[in-house]
Amino acid sequence: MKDQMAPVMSASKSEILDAAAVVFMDLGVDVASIDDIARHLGSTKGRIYHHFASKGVLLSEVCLRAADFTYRKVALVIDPDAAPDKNLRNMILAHVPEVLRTLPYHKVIRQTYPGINQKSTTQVERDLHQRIHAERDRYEGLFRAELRRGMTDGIFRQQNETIALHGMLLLVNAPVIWYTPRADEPEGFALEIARQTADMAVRALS
Amino acid sequence: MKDQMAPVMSASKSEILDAAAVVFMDLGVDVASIDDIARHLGSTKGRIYHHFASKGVLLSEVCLRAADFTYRKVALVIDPDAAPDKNLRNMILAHVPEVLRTLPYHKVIRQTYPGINQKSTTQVERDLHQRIHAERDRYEGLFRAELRRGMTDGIFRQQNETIALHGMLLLVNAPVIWYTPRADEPEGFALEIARQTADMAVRALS
DNA sequence: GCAAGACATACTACTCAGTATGTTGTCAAT
DNA sequence: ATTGACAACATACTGAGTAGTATGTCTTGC
Repeated sequence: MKDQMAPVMSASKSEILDAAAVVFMDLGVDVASIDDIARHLGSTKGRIYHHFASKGVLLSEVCLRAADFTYRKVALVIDPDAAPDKNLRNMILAHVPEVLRTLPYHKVIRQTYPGINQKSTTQVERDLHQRIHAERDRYEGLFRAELRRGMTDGIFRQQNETIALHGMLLLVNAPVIWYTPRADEPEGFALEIARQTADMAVRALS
Repeated sequence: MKDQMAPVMSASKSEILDAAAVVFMDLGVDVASIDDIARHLGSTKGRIYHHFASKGVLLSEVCLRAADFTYRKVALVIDPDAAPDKNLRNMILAHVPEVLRTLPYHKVIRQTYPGINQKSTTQVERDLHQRIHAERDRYEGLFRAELRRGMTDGIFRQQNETIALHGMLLLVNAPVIWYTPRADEPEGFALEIARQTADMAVRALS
């Protein structure tokens, strides 16, 4: 992934992506304008267009960055020798806190999951959409693999894989919908969300 | 609900709502234009504006109709004397086929669940947004009530209600994301989706 | 014959993505 | 010390798309 992008992302580009994620989260990816994002940054859209060829490219880069956040965390905790339910639980315990930590990005992912809607696209954008799709398949593949192993081992019940996988993934990503960080939030609430979500996911499959 | 709306919706208005749901599903609620919907109908936007004061009103009416579809089906199957897990299962068995039958509407619901994004709104639109929110709370309340009864009765495990409820609801609505009707789809697939989803949901809570 | 509803057509004003041009600061070469 | 190139912005501009409105036409019902 890193070898496919510029070796080091500039601080300005990173700042723009963060601002874009927040504004896309607040206004919606289609309603938010480049000017809205520039205002959030306290700059003008000339700055944004210097780093990103189009709004569609900017949105795609936000999505790719979001995918990278969770992939990096989850891939690290998978142990091929561990039982599928244990792996799955650990994956979710890694996934959920990272999602909560980078919530704007994942709210953008949620909006664009069915696809990025544009009435016309450039080849660059189409290529980026394919990369996003590939990243998503790769990430979902981590969960699918554990689900399959679990069904083969008898740890998870035998059932339709598509229904089971997507049901479980939507459950796991539910906090993207309802969670909003609060100043008065109890200590360890993020961990409680992760634990309970992992617990529910494993039970749903068992 | 019905007493709050015109007693009988005209056939033309109903046709417009159906077309709007499909076009909103395909293009996204913000990318789709009133002209897009008119084209889908084989008419012009004059027709649409005759029945709906604005695009925002049209979108809101699509959402309200969607909410009505599932509420009507699910409210009918709730038995106050039944065990919470049985009720929940029956609710999901009623909910899922209706969602699949009216899929465009629910894809629109999914897009607008965090809120309908408009840079400016009329009072009529704000009032409609409040109705939508109230309808959603009322519907979710049906599920919340069974979850609470189940946790009180010990049928469902004691856990954070918000995490449990939203996780379960997202799992139940997962088919909105991945399901697409296919001509070669096996007989009874919709029922299989409903059964497996109900099963997973009850297990997730137990 | 007239009123009203249900459309179609023509028009307006605004927003927006993207582009062209200008400015400034930094850095390297001389 | 100077100069030129270039990156990183800001500003001004353009063209297209869009929501919504005004007006016209046709049909229907009384």
